[in-house]
Amino acid sequence: MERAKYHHGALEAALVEAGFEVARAEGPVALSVRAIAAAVGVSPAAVYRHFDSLDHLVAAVSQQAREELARALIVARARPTTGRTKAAQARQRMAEVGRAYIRFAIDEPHLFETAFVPCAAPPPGPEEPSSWQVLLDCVADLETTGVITPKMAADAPLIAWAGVHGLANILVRGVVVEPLTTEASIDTIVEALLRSVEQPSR
Amino acid sequence: MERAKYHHGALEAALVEAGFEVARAEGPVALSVRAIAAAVGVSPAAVYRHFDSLDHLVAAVSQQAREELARALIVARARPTTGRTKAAQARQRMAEVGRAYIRFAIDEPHLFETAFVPCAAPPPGPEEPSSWQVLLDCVADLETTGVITPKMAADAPLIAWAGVHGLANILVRGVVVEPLTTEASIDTIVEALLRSVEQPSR
DNA sequence: GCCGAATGTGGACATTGTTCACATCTTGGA
DNA sequence: TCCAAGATGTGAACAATGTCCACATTCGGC
Repeated sequence: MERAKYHHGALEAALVEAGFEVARAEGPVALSVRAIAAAVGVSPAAVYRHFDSLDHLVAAVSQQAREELARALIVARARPTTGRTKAAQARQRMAEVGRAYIRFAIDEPHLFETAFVPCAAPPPGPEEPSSWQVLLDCVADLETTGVITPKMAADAPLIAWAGVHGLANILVRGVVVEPLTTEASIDTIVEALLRSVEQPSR
Repeated sequence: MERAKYHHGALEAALVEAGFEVARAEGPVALSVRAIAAAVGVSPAAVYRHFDSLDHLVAAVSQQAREELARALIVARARPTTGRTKAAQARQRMAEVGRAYIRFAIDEPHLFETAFVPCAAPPPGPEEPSSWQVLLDCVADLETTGVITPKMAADAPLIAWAGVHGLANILVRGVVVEPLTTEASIDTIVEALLRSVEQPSR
């Protein structure tokens, strides 16, 4: 596979891809210039032709992880609904996205950690599939179907994200007790958070 | 200050204290055996008389940061309330604790990051002031004053923590837009999260 | 006063991120 | 066609890091 010694344009993507697999298997702590370079079959110094520093490479891998998460949310949102009314369907999709967020954190804890790893370097490019955008779309649906008022819709995305993101973080770390991995208990939390978005603001 | 070259029993605490200050000023990434040892005026190797590895020292510093956060929550909970009924007071205290959590993350972002930094080593001792315990106490108050039912009280701590923890995380990282640092907008979110705890589960 | 245990030191080693001079490949124009 | 210039990859180095070792120093109890 590594017959072609000179990639000429493809190395950058190959490095991010290799880093992604390392991160998925061992977490962002395992991301090192030498490990990633070796995985691609290239000298460590070659990395610096494409990335200013390890941090920039990590930022690219992190962005890839964030996009993977966004793809999972998009799939969840596109899932067929059973609700009779448009409003019920919008609500159901919102819950489905929330569950997918949590499930991603549980199924791919290393990728989830990688997605939000602190790195000084700015993300290399525009986020293609964006979790935030999926959330905004869900909230827009809730608004147009009348589940929430425009006023509530203003705060809804942040409230919703804070809830699922916080829960996902808690689950990924071993903080607190962890009798949480069952589908039922996840549902309970997601439902509660969804209700917090729907409640009138006074 | 570093006249006494042999600490004899006090070095362990001194190392954690120095690490705590480093973490507060520059974040957990800046925690290194050599930096902390130098801050105390001691050889790097001396650290290994008291900690098995850097990770164990980081775990101790992280625990200290968590306890600092817990202390801030306890102070917030003890603040005098203006509510007329016991129920209103319990609700007010809960909101105050939530705001304190967010404010800690904003005021001391490096300490907040340190508090939840991933480290393989187990925390060295029992958590003395515990954020989780403060939260449990708040929820217990909500329950005894009749704000929430025992059934809701079961899920309430996790829901509440997920909300504030997620919001704090989002604020500490630069994720999303950040027009959130105003007191008013924080109040809005905390109120919404508090409502999610209070809502009947069906 | 002295001995053993606890504590601190200097120096070493492997590994890491990073750089630099040099080698090799690709490509566009004479 | 070929060749020069830019893009890409290499090997060897450097500084900094975590960690360990043999040895020195200090303390507490006899």
